[in-house]
Amino acid sequence: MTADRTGAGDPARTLALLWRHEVPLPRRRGPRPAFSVDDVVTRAITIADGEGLDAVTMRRLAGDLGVSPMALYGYVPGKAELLDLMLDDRYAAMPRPAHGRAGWRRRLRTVAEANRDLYAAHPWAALVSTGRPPLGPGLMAKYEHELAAVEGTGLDDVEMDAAITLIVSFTRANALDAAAARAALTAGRTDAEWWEENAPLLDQVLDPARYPLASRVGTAAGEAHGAAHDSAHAFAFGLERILDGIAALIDDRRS
Amino acid sequence: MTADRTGAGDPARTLALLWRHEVPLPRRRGPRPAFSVDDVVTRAITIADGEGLDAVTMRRLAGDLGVSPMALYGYVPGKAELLDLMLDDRYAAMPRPAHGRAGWRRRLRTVAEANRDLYAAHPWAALVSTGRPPLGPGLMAKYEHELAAVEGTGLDDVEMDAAITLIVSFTRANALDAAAARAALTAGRTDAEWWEENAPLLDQVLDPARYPLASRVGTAAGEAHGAAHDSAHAFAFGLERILDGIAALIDDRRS
DNA sequence: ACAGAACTCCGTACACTGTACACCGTACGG
DNA sequence: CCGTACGGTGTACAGTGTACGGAGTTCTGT
Repeated sequence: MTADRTGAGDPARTLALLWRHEVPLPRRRGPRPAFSVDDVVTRAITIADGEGLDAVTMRRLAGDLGVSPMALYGYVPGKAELLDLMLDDRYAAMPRPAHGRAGWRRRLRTVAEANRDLYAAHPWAALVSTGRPPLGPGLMAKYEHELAAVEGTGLDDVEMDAAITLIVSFTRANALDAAAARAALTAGRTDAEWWEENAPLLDQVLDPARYPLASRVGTAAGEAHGAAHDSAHAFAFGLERILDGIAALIDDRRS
Repeated sequence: MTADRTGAGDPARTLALLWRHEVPLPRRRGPRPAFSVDDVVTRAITIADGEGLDAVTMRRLAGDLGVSPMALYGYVPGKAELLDLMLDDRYAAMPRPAHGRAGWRRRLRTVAEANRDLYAAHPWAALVSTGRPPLGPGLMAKYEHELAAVEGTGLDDVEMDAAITLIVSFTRANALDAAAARAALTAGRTDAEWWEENAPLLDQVLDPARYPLASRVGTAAGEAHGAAHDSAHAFAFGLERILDGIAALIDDRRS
């Protein structure tokens, strides 16, 4: 479910669509459209927020808008482009508080948490593929704001980009894991039920003599988190390590 | 395209399937099966390796095996389980060289590179969803071997698990980015063509006065890598930062 | 004012997907 | 030797994204 390909139609059309607020399309002939591209996008987001990305189908979306499925193709070149528009819309809506006098570490933590919150509010956002990301106003504003967090740290431009990419990519990966785990829970039994149900075979097969470390560490981690995987803990742990790693780089550049 | 849900059928059946080599199924009546579960799995892997995960459909796989689509359901409960089996098979085949006397940093780097190589050889592996991962012999052996890389560093069990999870999750995220970027390239024009084609609108809209940092850093990074995103560089950079971050933690535990 | 072009929207249809169901023939256990 | 469990098949269904042709509406050029 990770995703969908983008770039079906004319890429210029997609770009124009992304920047539709800054560069409005010229007046057109024919009947007035029943609604706007924004209506389509926000409706799709509402569906995705409430029922997951799988619920966003062209038929369903058209139905919600009171229109036939094919009518959507007058607003949007295809589904992939719609997903890009949805994502850029949410990027645009992210908070971008002034960094003020906070140090780079606090700034970067804030950036990571803003991304985490985005995925918490819109889990589908982590699932939208971003090879050749949607170069819209939302992404630009987000990138600009995030770069400001490491401006003036002594990192060069390439390192600044790499650092931000690392933080953002880590956060998305964490959100993907969390979404997958949640989906597995919803679909099947609860975590505890699952382990109990499969205990007979697992006991037979997960021989502690054969997998000593995995047994010891796995049970320790499971007991500490109350579940096999705790993505909130993984986020906190990973972010702290990454920040420490960036700190080492910054110290190196300054010495 | 990230993924597919798992756990359609009886979870015990899936587990038994994963461990089919250690706990063989009892002899059965009726006609001899035309092939084995392994045949199905390796055939599916061949298709995925050569033509991508999308090419792995039940009909296509059945065709390659010379059998009707529904026949597969005698070997495997459903497609989601098939994907789990494919993934665990590749996990099982990963190299697990003895860590020897190498320090933890070299060990962890080796672990990360082994994961990177897995995804390089089988890009589809990054796309298979792993919420509630396939608890098969491949994953267990992989986890056991990877934990050994941080054994004896002074980290406690929970930290060991978190450190390995961070490395593995980072590497998978990097592979996902790389796969998405590659798909975008294959599907559309090349990167340079794309930028040229969209230059008119981009020039109009990517105002350096409005996005000063993004413009400066973005072009610097683009020129340094020869492309908008270079996942090999992102891997090297991210891994180094994460290792430095783990080093800080280990130093802290030892003092 | 009017012809034609440009546009929105609809119904139908196609090629796919995973898989449920009923059925047929085979080969083993009693 | 027979009943039965099992492997494999064909058909069918509910979905998906979207291509195509047509009908109706509104603006533009004359």
